[in-house]
Amino acid sequence: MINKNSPVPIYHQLEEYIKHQIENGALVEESVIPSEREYAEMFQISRMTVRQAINNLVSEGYLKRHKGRGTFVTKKKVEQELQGMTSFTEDMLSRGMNPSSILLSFQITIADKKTALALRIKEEDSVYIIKRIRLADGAPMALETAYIPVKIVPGLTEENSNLSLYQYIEENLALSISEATQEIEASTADHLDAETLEINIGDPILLIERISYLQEGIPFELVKSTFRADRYRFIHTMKR
Amino acid sequence: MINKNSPVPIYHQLEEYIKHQIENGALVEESVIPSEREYAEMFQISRMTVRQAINNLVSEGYLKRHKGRGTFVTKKKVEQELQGMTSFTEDMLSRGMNPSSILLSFQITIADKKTALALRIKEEDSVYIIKRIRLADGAPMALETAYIPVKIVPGLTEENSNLSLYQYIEENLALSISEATQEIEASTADHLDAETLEINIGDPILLIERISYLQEGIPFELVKSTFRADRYRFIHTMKR
DNA sequence: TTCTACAACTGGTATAGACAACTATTCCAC
DNA sequence: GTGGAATAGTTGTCTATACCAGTTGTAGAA
Repeated sequence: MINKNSPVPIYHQLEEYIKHQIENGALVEESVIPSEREYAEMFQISRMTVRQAINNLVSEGYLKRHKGRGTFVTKKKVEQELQGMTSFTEDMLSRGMNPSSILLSFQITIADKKTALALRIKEEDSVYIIKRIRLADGAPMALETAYIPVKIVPGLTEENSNLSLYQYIEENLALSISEATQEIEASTADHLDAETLEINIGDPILLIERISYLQEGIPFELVKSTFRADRYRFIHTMKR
Repeated sequence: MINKNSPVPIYHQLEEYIKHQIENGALVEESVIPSEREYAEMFQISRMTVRQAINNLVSEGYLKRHKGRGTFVTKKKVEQELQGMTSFTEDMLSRGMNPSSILLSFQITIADKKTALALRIKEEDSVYIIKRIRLADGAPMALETAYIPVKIVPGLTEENSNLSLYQYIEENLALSISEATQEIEASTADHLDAETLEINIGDPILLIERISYLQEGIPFELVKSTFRADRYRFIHTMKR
């Protein structure tokens, strides 16, 4: 399980090992994991190295320490779902609704000035522009336009664009998403909004503009959405 | 500077010491701090202990490590302002606007069913109900109604309610605020909204409902706000 | 039977030292 | 000048050890 000659640090190998154990169910939620001294003995490594691995998992929220009692597997990942709520699909699922979407257009074009600025790319760089109607339980919920730099997410096609972009990025490109900013404003429906969302002109709508960033602070997606105000309210928790 | 006989752990003393150095300007933004070995020598402590202090400061965002180069002071603390953005005053200040408010009414009444539920109090418990017009640079920005349980924040009067409620709670009651949830939706102005916000009936407005919680998870404030959509957009950052 | 003291566990703090990996600079050979 | 090696500095990883401080179960005393 642990390879001391690997260039991958031992503490990191142990982190992955424990994570897998949690995901496999070998380590059960809310229950104690082996003590630091046991891990040290088990893999013939120093206790301090074990502590380094466990420290990282604690700060990632997988484990929780209790002096004198032991280290325990954290119970829920509800928090992490909140973070994942940046995607329409996950948002709807967490509300108990069934999400789907209709692809309106998929194109690759040169970024306009404003988009280039938001995505921190050059104006001559190309971007995917993906337009969709987002449905919840079969009823139109939002009109969405996504702008993604081709340079950062190559190989996106009309087919795979329908899957989870976030999953694609994390699994296929080995990048990970760290942060997103959102700007939310109210407006009223124009002719196009009214038609696609099946509401009347002048009805209230919620405009949400989201920019998502990779761990290095690089923007990889700009999404502009128009939500039906009668069906959608934005919910949000702030900590600290 | 470091007291080895103190019950306070050395690494924590060092953390505080370095934090103060940063706040005092003794350690300048973007520049290197003394190396781990220098700190160890300086205070006659082990390098691992220094590393523990620095690790904590790194994860708190004060410092940033660079292998082979040194450890550097992080440049901005803009993030921390985001957390304080739960109050209208701080929100406006952070946007570079000058906030003020007009008190419309201040009363103490029995909570209605819905409010009692949100604040997790009994229906017969009394609450302050404070209505205000919120102005930015002298122009109406929002209509706000706050509901606060008397039991939790006793001694609130028409006079001191105009000061920062958050500051009052943290300083006078020695409680601290840990979390807030917000629900945001779009609507259109009715007669009352139009009059107080100086807009037309049917104009888009942003409805924000916020519940703030103390560290123990006890709700202490419910605020319902109606914002002019032409002047206000809600901005928000999600991490991880 | 009930209580107390202790023993045996847990994680928390701290030390001293070793070597690896990375960065910047200096100096030398070409 | 350019390229490369040597060097000295940095953080990163890892070990082995020690003692402190909470928690829990239990053996023994009352």
